[in-house]
Amino acid sequence: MRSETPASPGDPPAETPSRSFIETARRRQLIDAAVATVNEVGYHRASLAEIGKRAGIVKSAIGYYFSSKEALLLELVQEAFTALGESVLGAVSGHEQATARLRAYAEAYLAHVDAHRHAIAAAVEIVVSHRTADGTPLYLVENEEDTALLRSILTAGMEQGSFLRMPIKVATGFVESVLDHAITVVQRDPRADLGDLRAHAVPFVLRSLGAGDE
Amino acid sequence: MRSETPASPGDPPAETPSRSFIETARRRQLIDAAVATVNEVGYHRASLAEIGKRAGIVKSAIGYYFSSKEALLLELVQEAFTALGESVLGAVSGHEQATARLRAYAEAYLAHVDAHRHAIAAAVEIVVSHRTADGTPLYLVENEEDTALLRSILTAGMEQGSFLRMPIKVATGFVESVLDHAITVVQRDPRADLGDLRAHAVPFVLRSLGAGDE
DNA sequence: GGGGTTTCAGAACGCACGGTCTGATTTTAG
DNA sequence: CTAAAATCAGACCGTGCGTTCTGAAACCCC
Repeated sequence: MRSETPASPGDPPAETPSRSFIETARRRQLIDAAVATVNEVGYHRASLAEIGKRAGIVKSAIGYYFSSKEALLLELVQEAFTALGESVLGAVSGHEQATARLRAYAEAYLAHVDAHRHAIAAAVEIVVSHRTADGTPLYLVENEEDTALLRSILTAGMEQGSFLRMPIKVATGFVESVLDHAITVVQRDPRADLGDLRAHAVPFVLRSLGAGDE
Repeated sequence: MRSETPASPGDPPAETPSRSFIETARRRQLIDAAVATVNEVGYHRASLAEIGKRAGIVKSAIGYYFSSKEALLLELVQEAFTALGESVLGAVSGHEQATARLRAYAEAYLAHVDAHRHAIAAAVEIVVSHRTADGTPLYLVENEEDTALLRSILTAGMEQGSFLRMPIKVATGFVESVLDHAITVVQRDPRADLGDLRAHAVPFVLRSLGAGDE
């Protein structure tokens, strides 16, 4: 029984040819099933049995690939947010000017949410609902670092006069709130059209920061 | 054993003099205890036993005043949002011009969240986490009507040229997102200072809507 | 002060869930 | 082909919860 910790740096695939294959396939399958389950019945009804049903696996077999339900859900969350972060980072890195970087950030963020709405919605549902053993919610623990990029963009923009000066924490929170609204929309209706929202979000936040509209 | 459905239209108070008193006191006590419990341990750890402990009541006695746990939590939610709605409505009704009305709306909203942060945070936690028997979350069901006032302000402002034209749904969602950010802040830290946020929120949304800053 | 009602506390029940155990079946390797 | 390992499925167990049951105080009106 092996689980977790997919691979150490030097990992000869020779001695684990197909088992490693089936294991990664099962993990992928289970994470996808968990996404579907959480989106359909919500976090606190997403039991292992329900997740397994959608993956065509009995719940006891899940323990073979994930050490616990929490490990499965947390991997789902990490995967979804990592992908979002990479999308945004890639889009931003092509620009120098603060306004352009913010525009790229927002557009990439919304595009990613639009394209990966199921994974994002499930991850947010989990982050909001899940509690560790001592009762602390996830969205309270993880908050630094995630906003680092946005914070640096806004700080730079304020220093070079592109944006109005205001407390960085406030500005970051406001911009994030507007962008996160897209997530709320797809949570409410998984088939919602984000076209209008995506078209107006960037001008909206640029105006709010005191930058030129276009 | 009576619970729920406070009163039919013609309900002589003569035959329920002191029992009604103790009953309302207990209900108040239990709702307050539920707020504290949800804020301290989160929704899904807020058991009836835990709520009762904070109210000095055994869980079995709770059923005497609330027909179910769900009824208790839903009354908490309704009470908190009704109070918020009344605060905002009272503040807005004193103004005619759209910009002034929006400013009053936002300031009253944030002031109420600041002053009643515990009740608001608990209500939001419940709305986000609670699922009915068929699995539908609360924040999906209740969405009309709550935004009616804000929508009417924004619509009027756009028609009379105070705000830039954009889809009303998008504009409402954005403004709400910025205001709701205050709730997220107090959820993360119940003792957070909302001063900076309150000071910048109104100019922020007014700029974003294309209205003059001051 | 006694009968009925209201109020409450503790015990007990039923249920759902996560996790584990026990075999059976399949896959892999020599 | 066969033995060992991997994989899987159903049954089982412990826990925590909401709810209900049982009975005992407290209170009220006469």
